[in-house]
Amino acid sequence: MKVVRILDYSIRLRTIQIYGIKPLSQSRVADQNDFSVNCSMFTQAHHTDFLEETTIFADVIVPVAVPNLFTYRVPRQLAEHIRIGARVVVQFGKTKVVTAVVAHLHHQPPQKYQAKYILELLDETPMVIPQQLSLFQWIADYYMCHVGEVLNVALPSGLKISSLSKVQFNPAFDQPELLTEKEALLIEELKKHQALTYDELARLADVKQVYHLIKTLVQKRAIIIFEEIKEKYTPKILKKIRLNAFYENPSALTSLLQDLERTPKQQEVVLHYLRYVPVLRSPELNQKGVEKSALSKANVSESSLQTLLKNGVLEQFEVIVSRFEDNPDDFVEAPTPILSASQSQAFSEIMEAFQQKDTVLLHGITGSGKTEVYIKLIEEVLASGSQVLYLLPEIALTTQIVVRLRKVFGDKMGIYHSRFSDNERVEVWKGVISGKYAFVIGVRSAIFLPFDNLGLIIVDEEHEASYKQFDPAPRYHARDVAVVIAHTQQAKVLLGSATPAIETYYNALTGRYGLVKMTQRFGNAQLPDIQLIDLKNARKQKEVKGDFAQSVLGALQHNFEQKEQSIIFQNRRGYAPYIQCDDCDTIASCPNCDVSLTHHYSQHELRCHYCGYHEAMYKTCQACGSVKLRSRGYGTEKIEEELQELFPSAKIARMDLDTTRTKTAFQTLINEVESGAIDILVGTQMISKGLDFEKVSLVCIFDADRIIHFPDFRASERAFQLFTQVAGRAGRRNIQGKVLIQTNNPQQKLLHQIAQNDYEGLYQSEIEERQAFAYPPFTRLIRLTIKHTEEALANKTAQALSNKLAEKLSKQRVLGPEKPLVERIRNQFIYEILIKLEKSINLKGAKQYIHEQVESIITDKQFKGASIIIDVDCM
DNA sequence: AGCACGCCGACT
DNA sequence: GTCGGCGTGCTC
Repeated sequence: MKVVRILDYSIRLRTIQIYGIKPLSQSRVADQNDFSVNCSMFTQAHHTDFLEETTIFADVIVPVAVPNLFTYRVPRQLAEHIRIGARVVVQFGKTKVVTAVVAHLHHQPPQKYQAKYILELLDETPMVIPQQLSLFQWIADYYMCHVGEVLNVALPSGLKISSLSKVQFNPAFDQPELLTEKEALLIEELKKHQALTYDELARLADVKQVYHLIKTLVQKRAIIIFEEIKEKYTPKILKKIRLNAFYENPSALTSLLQDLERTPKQQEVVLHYLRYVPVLRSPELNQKGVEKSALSKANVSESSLQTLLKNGVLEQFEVIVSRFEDNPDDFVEAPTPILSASQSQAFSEIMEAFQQKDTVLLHGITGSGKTEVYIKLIEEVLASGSQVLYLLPEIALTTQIVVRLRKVFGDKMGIYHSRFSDNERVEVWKGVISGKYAFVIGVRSAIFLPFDNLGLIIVDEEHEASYKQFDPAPRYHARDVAVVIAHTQQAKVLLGSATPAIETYYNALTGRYGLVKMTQRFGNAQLPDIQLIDLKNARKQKEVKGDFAQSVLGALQHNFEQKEQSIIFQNRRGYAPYIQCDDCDTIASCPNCDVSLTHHYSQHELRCHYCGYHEAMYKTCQACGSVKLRSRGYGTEKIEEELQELFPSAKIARMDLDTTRTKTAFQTLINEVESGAIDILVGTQMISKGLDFEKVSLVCIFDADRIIHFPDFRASERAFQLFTQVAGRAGRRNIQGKVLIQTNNPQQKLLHQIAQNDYEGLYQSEIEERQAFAYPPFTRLIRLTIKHTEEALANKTAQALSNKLAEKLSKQRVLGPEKPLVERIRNQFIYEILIKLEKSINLKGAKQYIHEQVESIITDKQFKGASIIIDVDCM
C-alpha cells in the first residue's frame, strides 16, 4: 500500500482532479499521484459491515455560510493521523474544493447520504485548538451567524486553500467531428492556452453561458476539468551565497585568487565577497554566507557569479527565515521602563483589583502613560508562564507603540495586523501554537489566535468602535469576545481608555468590573487648553476666511512663525462632499446610492464613498449644461489647498485614506511630521490615534457640529471621545498645547464637558438619557437591516418582519422599520429595525424567536429577493 | 455564498 | 428545436 502523504507546507501547488475524462455524472477520476486513488479503493463494493464500523467519520466546519457541520469519510490511510482541529481539504458541492476544519471524529456513518471522502489532510498537528472550536461556536450563537462564517474570518487567508475550477483541452481527444461550431470555438481557445477558468473561457470565446458547453464537452471527452489548489502560505526563503569550504584555508584561497587572475571579473566577485566575510579569520561566518541580493546590489557581474557557482567556487544555499526578523534595529533591547509614582500606584491598584474582579477598567487620561503600566503587567504575566494578548484598534498599531514594545519584548512578541501580509499572519498563528510567541500585539481579529493559556488580555482604547466588526459576519465585538475568552481560560482582562465607553464605565461603577484611575499626565505635561471658537459670531463680524475663523488663522500663523507644528482635524476626505450647479441647484449624486458624489480634486474625479463608483469630474452640469459648478462643503483636500494659499511658505501635508493607501506612504508621512519637515498637517480621524508628535502644539477641530449632531444615540459619546483624542495630540512634555474647536453653537453642554475634560459630567448626562430612552447599558440592541432592489418590497418586507417580531416581543421592544441615513446603497433600498432587549430578558429565547421570524420572512415567496442582516450589539 | 439545474420565452 | 435568462435549492 502506498505511503501516506501528510502534506507539508512547502508543497504549494498541486492539482486535484475532480472529474476528468469520464462523463460528469460519474464521480471523480483519480489522478495517479492523488489521494483519490487511495480513496477509490474504498468504493462501496468493498465495504463490509465491519469496515463500516471502524471507518472514521469527521464532522467538519466548512468556511461557508451554511448552518450545519458536514460529515466526511476519513480515508483509512489518514485514520491514525487525523486530529480534531486539523485542516482538511474536501470537495464541497459539485465544483468547489475548500479547506475545512475537523470539529468531531466518530464512527457513525450518516444515515441519509453517502459521505464523501476527505481529499487531503493538511496538518499533522492541529492548526485550530479545542478552545477555539468552542469559541467559534459561542460567537456563532451569540452573534447569530454560522460557524462557517466565524471560521472564515478567524483563519488567516494564508491557512485557507483557494480552489478554482479550470478546464483544459484533453490531448487524447481525437474526434473533432463530434463538435458543434460553438464547441469547436471553445476548443480553439483552450488549445491556445494551458488552462482556463470558466470566466476566462467565457470571455475569450465570447459566450455568455459557458456551463452547458463545458458539460457537453466533458461528455464528449474533449476537455478535462480540474481544480487547482494553492496552499497560500509560503515560507520566506533567503538565497545566500558562501565560499566553498575547501577555500577556508590560506593556501587554497591564495591559489584560487591566483587562478582567477585570468578572469578578472570573477576575481572581483570573490574579492568582493571576502570584503564582506573574513573567511580565514572566521570560517563560521563563511558558513552563514551572504544574501545573494546583497552581492547583486554591490554591482558585481551577474554572469561571473553564475560561473563561480557553476564551478563550485561559490555555493548557493537557501534558508527559511521568519518575516519578523529582518529588522535587527528593533532588537536593541531596552530596559523595562521605570514607573513613575502614579504609574506604579496604578499598577498595584490593578493587581489588587484583579484579586476580586476578572475585568478591570483602567481609566487614564491622555498622556498619563498607560503603556508603561501595560508593559509591567505583561512582563509579570509572561514571567508566570501565561500568554498575553494586547489588542489595539487598527490605526493605532502602525505607530510608535509597536517599536516601543519590540524593544522590550524582542522576538517573543508577535504582531498581528492587517498591514502585514498573509504569510506573516500565518507565522504568528503558528508561532502561538509552537510557543514561540507568548505575547501577541494585534488588532480585532487577533482574538482568534490559538491561545490556550492566556493570563491577560489588554484591550487598549476599549471604547473604539473599530473593535466591532461590521461587514462580513460574524459581527463580533473584540472587547466583549475578549472578556468571554478570558473567562474560559481564567485570564484577566484590562480595558484601557481615556474616554471609556459608557457601557464599560457603567459596568465599572456598578461593580462588575474593577476601576483604576490615572489622573496625572506623565512628566510635566499639562492637559491642553481647549477653546471654543464661535463661528456664527465670527461670520457676523466678517471674520471668517474659507470657513476658518480669523482667530484660528491667527493662531496658525503664530504657531508657524514659532516653528511649531499644527494639526487641522476634519473628518471628511476628498475635496468637497458635494458639487452643486449655481443655475439649477442640482447636486451630483451616485447612480447606485442615495448620496452625493464627493469631489476628489487631485484625481479630477467624483467619487461615491459608499459603493466606490467614480467618474471624471464634469465640466458642465449634467442637468442643465451650465458651467457654474460649485464645490460645496469642506473635505481635507480643500482645507489643505486653502491653507496653502493662506500660508504660501508653510509646508502642508494631508493624512487620510487617500494619501496613506500604502504601507510606505503612511510611514513616510509620519516620518516627515516627526522630523519637523511639515508645518501643518490636515487629517481625518486617522491622526487621532496613537500618534505622538513632539512639536505639535496646536490642534484645530474644523467642524465640530457635524460630528456632534450625527443622528445616533451615541453621537455625544463619540464626539467626546474623538475630540478628546484629537486634542490629546496637542502639547507634550513642557509645552501646553492649544486646541481650538470651531462651532456654530458654543453654548452646548457637551462642548463644555469636552473643554473641561469632564468625563464624569458626560457620563452623568449620557447615562440618564440612556436610562430614560432604554438604550445600552440598560438594554441590548439587535439591528435588523432589510435590503431589496425594489423600494416597495424592501418596505413591505421590513414592515412584515417588524409586525411579526412585535407579536411576541411587544411594540416597545421593536422599533421601526425606519429608513437609515443613506436610504439606498449599491442599488439596494434599506430599512432598519431596532430591537431593544432589557437585560433581564431571556436572551437565548429572544434570539431564537428573532431567528425564526427572520427565517420565515426570508423563505416567504412574497418577499423574495430581500436580504436581512442581523447585527447583535450593534454600534 | 456560489453554482448547477430546470423551466420558459424568444428566436432561427 | 436551440440559446440564453432567471428562479430555486443544495452543498456531507
